[in-house]
Amino acid sequence: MSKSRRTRATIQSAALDLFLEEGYNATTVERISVAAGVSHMTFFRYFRSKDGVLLDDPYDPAIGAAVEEQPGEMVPLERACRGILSAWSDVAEEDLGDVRKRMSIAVGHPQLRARMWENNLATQHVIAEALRTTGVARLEAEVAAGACMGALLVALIDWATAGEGGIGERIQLAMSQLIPDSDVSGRVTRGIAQELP
Amino acid sequence: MSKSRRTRATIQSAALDLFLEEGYNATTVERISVAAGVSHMTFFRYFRSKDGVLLDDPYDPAIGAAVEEQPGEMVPLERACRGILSAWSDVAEEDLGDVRKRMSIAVGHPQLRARMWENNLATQHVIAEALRTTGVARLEAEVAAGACMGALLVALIDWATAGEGGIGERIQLAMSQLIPDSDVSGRVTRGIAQELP
DNA sequence: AACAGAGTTGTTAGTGACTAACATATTGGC
DNA sequence: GCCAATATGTTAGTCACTAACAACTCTGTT
Repeated sequence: MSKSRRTRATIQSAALDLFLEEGYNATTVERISVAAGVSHMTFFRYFRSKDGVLLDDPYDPAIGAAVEEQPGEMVPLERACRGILSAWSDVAEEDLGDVRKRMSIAVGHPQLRARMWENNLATQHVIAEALRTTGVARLEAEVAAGACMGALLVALIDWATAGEGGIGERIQLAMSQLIPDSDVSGRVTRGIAQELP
Repeated sequence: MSKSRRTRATIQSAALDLFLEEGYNATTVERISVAAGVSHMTFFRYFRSKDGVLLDDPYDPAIGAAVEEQPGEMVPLERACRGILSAWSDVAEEDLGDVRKRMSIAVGHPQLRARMWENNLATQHVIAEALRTTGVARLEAEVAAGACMGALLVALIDWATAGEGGIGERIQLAMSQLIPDSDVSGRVTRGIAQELP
């Protein structure tokens, strides 16, 4: 039970190293497998695909819960935005090194960016479901969720690309554009952001 | 010069037929090529990839122009939304049969959905560039564009999935959620939509 | 009609992602 | 130490996609 976790971690870390050293395309699955001391079959038993080793995240239900916690009087778009803000404010900025490293590899490759979005689709649906608990129609909920995720992805990609700045401020900037009349500050990444346009 | 266009069309239509008859995954490039009377090399000379034959659209600068036409006093998000609305109101509902057919194939396959989004990235950047002409910062512009495209994609996918209803109403519904205080009706798909929530 | 050169297509042989089937280790509980 | 589950390897294959080069087919010119 625990060996499998170890193997998985070994493969993933070997993959990350190789991607950074030699580039994503130049790194074959075979090479990763050898570096990790396994066969390519083992690789595919742990990861659905080559890009999966870089981008597949374990599903996290936190965002859905965070959206549901937002007051129901808010318009769906605002609920979704504030939910996202609240969820991201709970992750410590230090734990994000790995996420950032992986995203910075992905942004340079269109296929990987696309794959990133595919992953976020799941999150989008979770958000939409959370919105529907207050009686919002399906399409409306999906639209609100889709807009938020579109904006969020831009913020995340910008953060991964640029060498400087925190993620909290970017998300705050993004979300505040979708609910411009509201005061959004003070809720995210404790201590970082105060005032925004 | 014109033979190549004919060949291209032949391949694409053969591909569409086969995708519909036997499914996307079950249809090999080899099979498409044979059906079109060419070799697989010719296929790849006309289309970058198997999914390209389904999803690669010729670049259309109309949306960028439509966004730039929107009054500069509007907040970026509203400019983008109205630009999108205006651009889509110019395409006749009858010309959309093919788009819909292709999208309805794509929605069933995660990889193809992702590829669709990849295509839309180009549009997103065009919109962002258009927004920047009034002095909006890069990140702000990208966020606004990203949010709109996120919402738009949901509308398009819903339209392609559902058997009924027009595309105009859906886009209007989507965009009006991003600029809820404004009157958005009467601008899109002449004659279809009047009042919306 | 014959020709030249540009544009288009085919052949072949290869790489790399990914899968199925089956054989073999390895592990953890008894 | 033994047994059943779990983890891994081998092999052989399919399919998307590419490089290199050969062959073909138009078009206009003489």
